[in-house]
Amino acid sequence: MPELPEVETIRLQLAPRLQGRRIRDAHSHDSEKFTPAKDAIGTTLQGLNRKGKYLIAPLNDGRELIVHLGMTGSLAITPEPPGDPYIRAWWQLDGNEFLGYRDIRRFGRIRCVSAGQYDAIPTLAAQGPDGLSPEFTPEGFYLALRNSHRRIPTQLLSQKPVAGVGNIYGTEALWMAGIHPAKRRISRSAATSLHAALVEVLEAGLANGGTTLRDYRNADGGEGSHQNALACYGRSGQPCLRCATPLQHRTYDARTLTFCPQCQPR
DNA sequence: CGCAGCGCCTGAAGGC
DNA sequence: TGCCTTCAGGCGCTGC
Repeated sequence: MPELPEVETIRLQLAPRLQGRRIRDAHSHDSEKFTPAKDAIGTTLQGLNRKGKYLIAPLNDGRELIVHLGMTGSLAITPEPPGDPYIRAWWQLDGNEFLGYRDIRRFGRIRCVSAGQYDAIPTLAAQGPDGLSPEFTPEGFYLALRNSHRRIPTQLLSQKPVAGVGNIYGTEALWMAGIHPAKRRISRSAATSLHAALVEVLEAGLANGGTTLRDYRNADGGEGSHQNALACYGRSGQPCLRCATPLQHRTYDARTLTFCPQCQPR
């Protein structure tokens, strides 16, 4: 599922190819999640930015085209109109190329809004600093975590203490920092460790081109390789790579969390 | 206002 | 073999 490293991989691939391109036409699935793709017809793409898991393309009329890939979304440029049954939207660009949005489970969404007006996208409006930005600091992270009494993984998934982290990279970072997923409050030093672990795992995921477990593909249709580097996520029952204790998994707040009962004490 | 709970979606995998 | 159930999970929405 596209988290920060996957979305950034796609952004890096698409940004130079979309810069300055005019959107001549667009089509979309009937769902209101995707029909706003057509609101961008006639505009020119002025770049491709990212905030957390959101891709944000500034348009030449003062608006922004915003794409969230959800669980199974992907983007690709093709020389023909994409015909895949899971294409939920596509844009015809000048030069007769097509930007296709494919999303099997339709958990993603597309919006076209005035630049910076994110009231219709509450998670984007309320999200914290991007995990790979200079604004993501240990002290700010610690203070943000102190604002809530929810479990630490749940706070991470809320995108408020940090933007761009999902269950895969969150699980990895908690393992790296030795923090049990049931914890609700952690010390300043533990928050500092978790901050460093998050930055490390997000950078590693990006360097590996993302994590492909099943559906994730980059803009060239290629797979990432970070699934081969996962130490904790998806390894329940297998030995901890630090202490050889079998990893366990439990459901917290409707999310499956894998952890090492030895390295991540309650 | 914070947050718990549910719904959205589909394909894979496991049970019978 | 084939049907049914369960699971995966980011995020929006509702209601307490």
